[in-house]
Amino acid sequence: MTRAPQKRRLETRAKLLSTATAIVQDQGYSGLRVEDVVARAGVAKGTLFAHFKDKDGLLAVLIGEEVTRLLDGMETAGVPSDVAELTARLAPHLDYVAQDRVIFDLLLRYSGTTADEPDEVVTASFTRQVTLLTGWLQDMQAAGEVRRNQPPALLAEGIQAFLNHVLGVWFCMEHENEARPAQALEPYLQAWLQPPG
Amino acid sequence: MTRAPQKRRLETRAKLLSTATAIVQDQGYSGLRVEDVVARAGVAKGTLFAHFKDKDGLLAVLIGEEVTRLLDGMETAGVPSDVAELTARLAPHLDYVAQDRVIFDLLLRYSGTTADEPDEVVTASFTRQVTLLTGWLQDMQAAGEVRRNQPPALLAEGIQAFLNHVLGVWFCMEHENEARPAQALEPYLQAWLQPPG
DNA sequence: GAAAAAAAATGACCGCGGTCAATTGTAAAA
DNA sequence: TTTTACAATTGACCGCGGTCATTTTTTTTC
Repeated sequence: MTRAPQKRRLETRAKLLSTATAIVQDQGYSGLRVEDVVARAGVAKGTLFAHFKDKDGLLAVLIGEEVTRLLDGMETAGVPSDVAELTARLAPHLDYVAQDRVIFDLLLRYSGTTADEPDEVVTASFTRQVTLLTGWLQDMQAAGEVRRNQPPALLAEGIQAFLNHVLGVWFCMEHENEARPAQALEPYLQAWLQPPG
Repeated sequence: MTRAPQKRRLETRAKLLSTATAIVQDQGYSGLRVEDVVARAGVAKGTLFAHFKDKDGLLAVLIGEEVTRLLDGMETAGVPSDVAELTARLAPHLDYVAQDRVIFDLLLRYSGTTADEPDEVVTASFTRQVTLLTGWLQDMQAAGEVRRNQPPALLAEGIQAFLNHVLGVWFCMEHENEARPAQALEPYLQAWLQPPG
């Protein structure tokens, strides 16, 4: 029987999270140091690891929250009417991930997780993204905006593959040729989703 | 004017590489420790970093050699006659990368590099892979085995995206449901390459 | 209340990648 | 040969993530 966590523990966790959020705010994700977090939170280093499996575990919570927020935005925007609009819906997510390689790496590490450990925030948001995309694609198939000869779930996974591809390339160049990453995404989506004929 | 490297340097480099290869042989890529390499090679730690930018730089050479070997195999196998055969051609590469997450991570980090720094072995092999695939696809388009409404270069990049997608998922599951990763790849390639109609 | 048990927090310690001023080796210039 | 300039190597040192036996705090039991 697992006992309920006591108040002190919840406070400590909250303090760690808010401190980490603050640090990310002005150092960015890649500037986050465990030792800074615990110092500014006023706890010992070991404490952090009693609350999060490792540094990635902490990051996963922060990033998971953000991704959840982005998904909320996508969801309220509603079903896109064509591929261009679909790309636009995905653009904020791309911009967010493109901002820091750490985000990309972390998401990729969790990106295949089926809902085995849904307690993890990141895992949950992945499931949600696939579900959302699958739903959209189904509607778009019905509207004739998307090829119908493949199941929507497969098309959704393909979209994730292209998202990661575009981001992978993004992090390899020295963004001198700026432009938002979503711009690079569209041709792939067109080719992937366009109805035959 | 950069001077030619002296003999001693070349020997040291060779010793480092052979030692590292040996260690990978029986500990795997993820078991490779810089301190082990230098100890067994009989040099100081700093020496290694005078030869390779960082641990990844060393790994890139080892992995690059292996990938080059795999590409040689692909090349001699010749143009596949359909998507199933194409999948079969890619299977050895998938098996190799699937063996250790370290390989996957490293390749992904270099995966978008256009031939800016072709000195890097890995970068070179990437360029080569894209070239090879593009050539194949062109021929397969001509043979009517592959859709013709997209440029072969785009189709080739898409294949890379699916390769990485399949591998990403692969590393997230506890391969209880074994099977080679190439098996997971085929449906995507069919959907991506199949001619309309 | 005190004693026993469980939860939470602590910080010295470790592993490992990476740095750099100092040292040694090598080869061209005087 | 001696001097001079540069190439190559060295190893003590650092940063940072992560561990774990020990101590402190809270909760339960009597």
